[in-house]
Amino acid sequence: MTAVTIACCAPIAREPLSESDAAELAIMLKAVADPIRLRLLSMIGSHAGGEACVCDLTGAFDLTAPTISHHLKTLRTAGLIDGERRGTWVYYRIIPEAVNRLGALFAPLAEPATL
Amino acid sequence: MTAVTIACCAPIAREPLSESDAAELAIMLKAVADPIRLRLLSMIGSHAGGEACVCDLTGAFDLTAPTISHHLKTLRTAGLIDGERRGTWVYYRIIPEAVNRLGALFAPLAEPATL
DNA sequence: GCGCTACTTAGACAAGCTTCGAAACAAGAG
DNA sequence: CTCTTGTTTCGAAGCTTGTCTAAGTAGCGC
Repeated sequence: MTAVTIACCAPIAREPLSESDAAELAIMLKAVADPIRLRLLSMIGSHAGGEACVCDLTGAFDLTAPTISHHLKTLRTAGLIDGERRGTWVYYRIIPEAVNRLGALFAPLAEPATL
Repeated sequence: MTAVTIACCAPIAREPLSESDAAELAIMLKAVADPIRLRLLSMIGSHAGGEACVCDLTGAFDLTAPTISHHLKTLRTAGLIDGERRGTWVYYRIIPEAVNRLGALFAPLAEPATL
């Protein structure tokens, strides 16, 4: 992603998305379009050191460990988080570029001083 | 939403999302987590005047009118777009606050000098 | 009124997603 | 090696979603 965000509007409101871009972005959006995964992402991102081990995550939900693992895999497959094993535990961290890309899609929509 | 975005990180990476916030945001995200709806949103937002009539939208897809209408309703129900009938045609426009909210969730993620 | 066009709603079906339990797998401690 | 902790994979039940056809509503022109 070397695209520079110019000024006016969110990319989504500047020109029509191509079919392939839309498909690619939808995959990422689908990954975060779930309350559990949204909270998982938030917990990982806000955890001390920017990373969290699965054991920290599992306790916050009324879900079984395999289910949490499945959601984490969904986020990982979408390229939003990355996992690393250190000893017994697996630590996950956010991939900022991916999250930024989603933000950039919608974010710089209007309402600077000039509007 | 009177929350002021402070500085450091995206909201999602600053503190864990509450269960209710996550549920609410997931509804909006689900609405955009679809290639068709993403393109519809983009086409509406980038159309001249900031609004597009359904007749402009339908032709761009290999889908029947009811299906397009269904997707538009999903976006409208999620609070992302608003529709208005003028004569024979129905015009849709983006609701900037809603789109901005999604952007603010992810956008200001780190990578300033101090991190 | 009548027909025509633009759009929405209703109902039905296939496909996919979420969740679970059980079992298999990996890494470290004794 | 065996035990424990933690993670992943597999298979199945239940629910949600995307799409269609058919029918309904709203405005325009004859």
